[in-house]
Amino acid sequence: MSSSFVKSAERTLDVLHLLASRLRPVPASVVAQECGIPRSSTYHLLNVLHERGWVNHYEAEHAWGLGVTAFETGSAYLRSEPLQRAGRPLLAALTEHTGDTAHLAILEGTDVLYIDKEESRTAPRLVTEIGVRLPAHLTAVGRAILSRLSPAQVRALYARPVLVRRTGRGPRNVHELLGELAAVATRGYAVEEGTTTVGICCIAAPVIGHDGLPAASVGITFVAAQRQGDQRDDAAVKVVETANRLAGALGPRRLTG
Amino acid sequence: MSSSFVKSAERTLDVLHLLASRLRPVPASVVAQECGIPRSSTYHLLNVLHERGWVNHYEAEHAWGLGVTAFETGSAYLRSEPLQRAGRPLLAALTEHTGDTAHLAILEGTDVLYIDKEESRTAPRLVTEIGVRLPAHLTAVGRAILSRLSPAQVRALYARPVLVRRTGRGPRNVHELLGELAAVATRGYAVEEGTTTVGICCIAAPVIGHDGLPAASVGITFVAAQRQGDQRDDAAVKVVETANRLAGALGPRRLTG
DNA sequence: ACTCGGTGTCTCGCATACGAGACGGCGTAC
DNA sequence: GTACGCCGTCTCGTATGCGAGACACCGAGT
Repeated sequence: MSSSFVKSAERTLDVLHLLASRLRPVPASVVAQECGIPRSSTYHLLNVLHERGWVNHYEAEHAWGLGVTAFETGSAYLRSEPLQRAGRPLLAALTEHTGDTAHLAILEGTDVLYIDKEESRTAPRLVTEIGVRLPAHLTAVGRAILSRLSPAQVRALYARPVLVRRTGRGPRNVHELLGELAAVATRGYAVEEGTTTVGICCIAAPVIGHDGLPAASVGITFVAAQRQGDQRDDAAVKVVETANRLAGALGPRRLTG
Repeated sequence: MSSSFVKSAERTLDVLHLLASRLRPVPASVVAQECGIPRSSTYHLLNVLHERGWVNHYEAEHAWGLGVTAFETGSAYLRSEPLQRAGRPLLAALTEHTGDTAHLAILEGTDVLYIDKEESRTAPRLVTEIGVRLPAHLTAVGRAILSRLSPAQVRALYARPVLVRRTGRGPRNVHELLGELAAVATRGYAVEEGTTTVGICCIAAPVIGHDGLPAASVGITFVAAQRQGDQRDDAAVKVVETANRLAGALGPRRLTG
């Protein structure tokens, strides 16, 4: 929480951010100006970054750009499974508060992949396991993610406009799916009842990365008959909150970008 | 060149490097110890990194891992086209010294993609243009790259063991290709004569990233009849030098990783 | 030749960023 | 309960990292 202050560290990150935001390498003078760093300090800093491969120095064009080390470090991000890690305690809390099994899922192609779950104590073994893949359009978690893509993106995703069904319910084609997604988008969360498994209901909300794209979604699953009307609304609020909290945990603490 | 010294900047990079090198988030105490940073300074630093999303703080497990900003920044690396940028002046110098057209190429699947070129002044318009794709096994640039993959990797790359030919020369199958690649590996550079275009010869050397993998390759092209024996050897030395210099320009200046 | 504007290097004195250390909280062992 | 270990926060005096500024270089313009 406490806003610490470490000048050179901040400058380091500022420089990297600047270089990342320009698609072409920039001269040192621009770095100094844009980041508000004195000339000589800028060179001190660039040299350190250069030494370690975080920036490249293109002597011919007197310009500085990002280096491989930045790339390598960035690639390591995914290996730490940040979604699962940040999500796990939040899923646990969600299950705690609703009593239901909670899921974390991501989109892969037109499927959702369940990447984490917290079991309900009262009604275990409902549907999915970690690692399971289901058609996105049939699941609440899937629709929650799709609802934050543009219709054009959704259409591009579905090469064939006819959609599979499992229970005789659910959208038959991309057009129907888009209708449903629009409703999800305005409502803020997705509800699915009986399109995955008869008698089972899911509520899910998207986790929006600070780039504006849906990175994942959080959902809960319960026996449809056991939860109606207001009870579902209350649960939905908690699901949305959890999704937003997860989004918050993943982005930067402050809003500069 | 001059080894500048900016303590907090170096620490920042040390921390990021540490987090990237561990596949799991680590406690602050480990960061402090491994990077040799005093306890309180470590927190100062982690807070700054956290504020900007460069690291995530997983409170539940009291551990710190890389954040999305690291990922986003790393992704921007490729946008700056570092190979072309660092390569261009080196290609120009190579053409200057050999008189031949010089190319920079990368591997995409089983093809090579030519991403930059410097035209010979004496014998222009020999073969390829930027953006052209050719089967890797027929070109010197391709073989140079493949020669630095393991035989297993090469086999995995080629789903079908039968290879296309263009001029009635060149390896007929993966087995023959592997034989040729072994020769290339020991020689240090690849030579191709007449497998791409009759009468044309290419010499190429791989650009080895500091992760040990071939990132690209540098090659020259000339009319086969105009350059024999010693002349080719001399040119090959220059090609290898250029490739190594390019590798050097892309990696970190110092050897710690 | 001479200036001008832009790079990149290097030094050294002084403002200030850092770190010792104290504090509070939380979990775990016994 | 009590003691211990580890985590994260905060303060304040002082060792030291940083930045003004001088220097060298280079290419372009006149």
